[in-house]
Amino acid sequence: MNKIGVSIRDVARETGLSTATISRVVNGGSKVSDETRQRVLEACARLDYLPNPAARALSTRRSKAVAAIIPTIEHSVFAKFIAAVERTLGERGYSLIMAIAKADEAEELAAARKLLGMGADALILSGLDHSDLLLEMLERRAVPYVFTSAWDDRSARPTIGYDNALLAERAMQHLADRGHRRVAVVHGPLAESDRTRSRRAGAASVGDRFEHLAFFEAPLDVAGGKACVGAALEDPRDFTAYLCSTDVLALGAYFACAEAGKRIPQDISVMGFDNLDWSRDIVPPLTTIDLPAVGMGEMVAQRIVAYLEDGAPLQNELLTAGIIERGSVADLT
Amino acid sequence: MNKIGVSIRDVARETGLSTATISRVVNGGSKVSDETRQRVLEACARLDYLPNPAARALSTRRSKAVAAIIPTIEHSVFAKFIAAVERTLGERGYSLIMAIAKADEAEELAAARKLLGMGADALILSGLDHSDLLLEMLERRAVPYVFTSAWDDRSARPTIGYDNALLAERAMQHLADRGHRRVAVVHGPLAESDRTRSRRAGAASVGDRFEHLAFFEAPLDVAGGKACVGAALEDPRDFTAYLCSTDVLALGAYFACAEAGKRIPQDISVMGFDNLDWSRDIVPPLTTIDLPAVGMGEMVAQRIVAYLEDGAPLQNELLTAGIIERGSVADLT
DNA sequence: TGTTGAAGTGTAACCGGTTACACCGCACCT
DNA sequence: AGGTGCGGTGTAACCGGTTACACTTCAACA
Repeated sequence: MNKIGVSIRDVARETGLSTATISRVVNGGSKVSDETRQRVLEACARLDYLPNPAARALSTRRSKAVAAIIPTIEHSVFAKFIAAVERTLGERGYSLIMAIAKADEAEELAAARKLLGMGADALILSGLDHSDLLLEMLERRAVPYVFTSAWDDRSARPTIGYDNALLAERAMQHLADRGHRRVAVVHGPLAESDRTRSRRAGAASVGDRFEHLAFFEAPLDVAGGKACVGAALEDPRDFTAYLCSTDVLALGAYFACAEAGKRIPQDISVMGFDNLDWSRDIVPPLTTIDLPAVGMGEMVAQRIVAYLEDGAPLQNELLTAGIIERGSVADLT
Repeated sequence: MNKIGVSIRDVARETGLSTATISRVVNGGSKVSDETRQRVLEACARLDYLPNPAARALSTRRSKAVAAIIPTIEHSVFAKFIAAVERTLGERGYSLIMAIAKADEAEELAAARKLLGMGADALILSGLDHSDLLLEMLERRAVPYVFTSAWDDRSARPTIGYDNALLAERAMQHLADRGHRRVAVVHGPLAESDRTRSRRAGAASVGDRFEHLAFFEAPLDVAGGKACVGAALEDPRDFTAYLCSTDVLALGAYFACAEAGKRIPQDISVMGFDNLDWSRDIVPPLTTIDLPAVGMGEMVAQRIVAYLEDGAPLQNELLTAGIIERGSVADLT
């Protein structure tokens, strides 16, 4: 890797010191006289010495790399999350190794093996549902890990995220409070994500406040949301509001309404989930749930580093999220 | 890293063979009898042996990790690109280490040092403009690298991308051909990106076909595009079309038009650049340029692996992109 | 003066793979 | 019988750091 081949022994030779001393200086170690330290640092700079990470990892049994497996980075919530993780790790001298694995458990397991095989010190996983083989492997190898983007108070495994069910329930209450009695919930593929299932369950839990409560499953992209809502607009139940489990689906809903000539919120109310950048710029501005993607990324990275460096135990952390009221939900009361 | 401490010597002991033989089996090496191979593979599975990557990297001087420095992953072109890189590398047994660095050259240099200090075998950079210190360091260490998302036939450095200037020029010709004579170009911060500068230059090169050709610089997000176009709609030059150097800006333009009560394309034409997912779903569908983000990611990864494995030289590669005509540009002729 | 201890430095084993080279047995040839 | 070649395997050096431990010096103190 260090193609120019400047090794610690070269620095030692250059300064007339031993490799032990160079190592101590480079690692900010103790017990080196200021004068020696100066001499070493100068030599390092002169030779452009960069310690060989493999050698270091081999003897310390630490790679200073953290791995994350996420379902996609093409939705900006995930992108924001992963960007925050990367930045926070970077500030602390760690790197991020990333793998993208769809919800398929086998694929996730393979990704985890690959990342561990790259030397990752810890693993960040999305959601709560993972193959037993994976979890068992992590325990056996004593690899620290956290689940993210979700929350479960019964979980014995370290989880940092938000309560999807509760938030979906709150969103439904928000609609009910404003007089909506016929509501459709549009969500992504249930089979692919425990977070989607939580959101749906949370929404269903307050079903008794509604005359009609329908659930529609759509591909998790703008086209999916558009097609789904476009069809639902014809539904005889005549929904007054659409709760989209993702802002991306809500964007599709806007487009469906535009094509059908329905005005938001006068004719149809739409509510999102994520608070993506454009949600306050769209016309009308989207009422949505402000998921703490960035804060979650920072916290995940920070906690993992704290564990790795100081052994601070990884614990469950519940992040809160609020409804951002904007103009896309009509008050029918 | 391998916390359970199953090393190659354990497998050797278990099978009664030497570490050399184990290594040969694990690396699909030659010269091992089928019977021995079976025995070793079984033992590996039984012990759940995972080779220590640091040790392997130390002796082979290869980490099988490729690093990428990108300005953001929060725009889906980059996200798509990086996802394609990750997938393609993964298929070939390589991992992706990622750093996000804004256009700041110092930040990019620091990121590169960090990634190389993590043992990256190669480096993927965005755009053509990079600090001399960085390039010098790469040459000195003989680190293979490629520039992406741009193209320059005069460049002696391996570049895989598309010709931003030419594409912008084509877009302008497209507008001119449809009778637009008063056009505004909305682009991101010039200081931050050579690609933005290329696009602007390309658009400017056909300025003589227009009565008015104005350039506006906006923050590279939906809010930026919306504010910028919102203001430009008041401009006395009365532009008939807006060329946005990014679909994200075009989305902002749509919202600005919606607020101002201007219809697209009847009152105002809008053209984008990227072909993001939603651009065919938006109402009206967006005429844009189909940037080959995924193809570029695949090619970059593939070429880098080919270089690393077989020494196939990294060369310039020009990718083509076409205009996708949809409904957002009026024909005034 | 001898003892103690702290500061500063060096020696060398070790981390866990890879691989050049040596070696063995055996079939095949002359 | 002796030589040649090859398939299959083992030995051990090596990759480039880290760090326990040993050692030297010198100041402080009894």
